[in-house]
Amino acid sequence: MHTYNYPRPALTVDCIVFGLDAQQELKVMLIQRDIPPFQGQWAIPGGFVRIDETLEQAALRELQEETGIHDVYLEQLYTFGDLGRDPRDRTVTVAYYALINLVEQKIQASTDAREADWFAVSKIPTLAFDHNQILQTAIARLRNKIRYEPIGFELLPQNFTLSQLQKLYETVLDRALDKRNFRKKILGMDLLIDTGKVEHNVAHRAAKLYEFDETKYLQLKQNGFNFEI
Amino acid sequence: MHTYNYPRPALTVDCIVFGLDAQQELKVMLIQRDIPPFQGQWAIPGGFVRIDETLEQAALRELQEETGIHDVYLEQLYTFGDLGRDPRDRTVTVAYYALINLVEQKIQASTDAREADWFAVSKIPTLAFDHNQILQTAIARLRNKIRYEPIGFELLPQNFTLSQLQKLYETVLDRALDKRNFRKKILGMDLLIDTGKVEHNVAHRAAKLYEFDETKYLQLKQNGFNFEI
DNA sequence: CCAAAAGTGTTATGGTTACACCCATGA
DNA sequence: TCATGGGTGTAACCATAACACTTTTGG
Repeated sequence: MHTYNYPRPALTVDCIVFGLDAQQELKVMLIQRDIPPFQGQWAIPGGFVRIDETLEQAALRELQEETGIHDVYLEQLYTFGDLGRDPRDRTVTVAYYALINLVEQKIQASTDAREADWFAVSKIPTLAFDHNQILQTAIARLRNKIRYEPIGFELLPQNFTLSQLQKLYETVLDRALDKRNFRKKILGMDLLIDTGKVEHNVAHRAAKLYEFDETKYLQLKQNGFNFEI
Repeated sequence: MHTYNYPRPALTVDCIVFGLDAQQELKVMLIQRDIPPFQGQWAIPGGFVRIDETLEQAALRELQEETGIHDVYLEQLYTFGDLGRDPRDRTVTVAYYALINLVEQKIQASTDAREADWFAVSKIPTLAFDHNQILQTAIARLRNKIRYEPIGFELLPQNFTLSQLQKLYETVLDRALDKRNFRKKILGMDLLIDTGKVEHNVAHRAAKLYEFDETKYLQLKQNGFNFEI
């Protein structure tokens, strides 16, 4: 075992990108493959890990190259290594997921001569490789994690209303939440900064705009505080 | 990108094995390296992934070869791929963790001419590679997961007393639990089968022996039940 | 003035916490 | 008979859940 001359599996990263559109619908970015295998089918963006970059660097690079996305929340999801998942070769992929807000990030929907588009998570087509399985794993993780880590804010613009936040939770958790209880709970954590600003040009009472206080959250977390919806 | 002739990182699996000893102390199995690098230092068991086996198969095979352990609870932990983690070569490792019960599993403490031994999680030496980091990640995962999934039972023999179970939770969570409240909660879930048997040869009132009802748990789980301590 | 969403408190309920004594067994 | 851990119930407290009307704004 001192030397290692056995054939090595290929190693890739794939990155599920979640975003919220203007209607507060949860979407995933997919790209259309322009080469075999699975030519013409939709797939999660990703690519091979280079010998001189970490896994996270590889995921960020692929994201930048294929979609123009940068500065995102990124977290490792799971590593998929079943034998038949890539018909060309034995390929192991380390999957990540990213959360972005579609309002502030300008997405180059189509870079690199590839077609890229956003799909509602409820309307995902059949994807290349085992990407449907990877996506389902990512959705399950997001649903679970958003309940006890304040990652939902990554999907919203820096300033947001309480209704936007509640709608986001309702979308991801797929159930209705009581407005008064939701506000009581989230404001009770004392982690939202009232910016003093309000919405504009809405045909109803203008909502206050809040900002998530990440610094305070990190402090509280160290003292054993648990964020939980 | 159709062909892929770039150099590939080496791919390994490492497997943290947790066990409870007779004194209900949480231990980890480590092996002593007999070859460089890190010769003589302790390390987590693991090895290279073969081209024709899945990641999980590789983890189970290494476990069997290096420690004789089989039939265990095994779960993927995280994939570590930093650049300097293996001085020989660029190596990415998919880490798993296993839970076994030391009473029923006969461990070949030393197979394959290697030294293997159990270490209390509070007394881990400096390990080879980035294995201290991997182990800390595993401990954090175990601590977290044991609270909302009934994985603790994997560390106990099939028949166990409520005190054993409570001690296990106290060990892993590193805090004292109230005896009456613990029993109320765990028995209230109605997931423990009273075997009708009791301890023997103890110098105090003999405790009842229980068994975890996994079938029932899986049913309840499908209906939205959440195990939680 | 109408439509639409923002904003706001109280009560009932259920789960969690705190707490102390008697019981069975082997030595 | 003593030492050791097994086994048991109740009351206070706190968090969650249910629920409806007034306010503000643009059209």
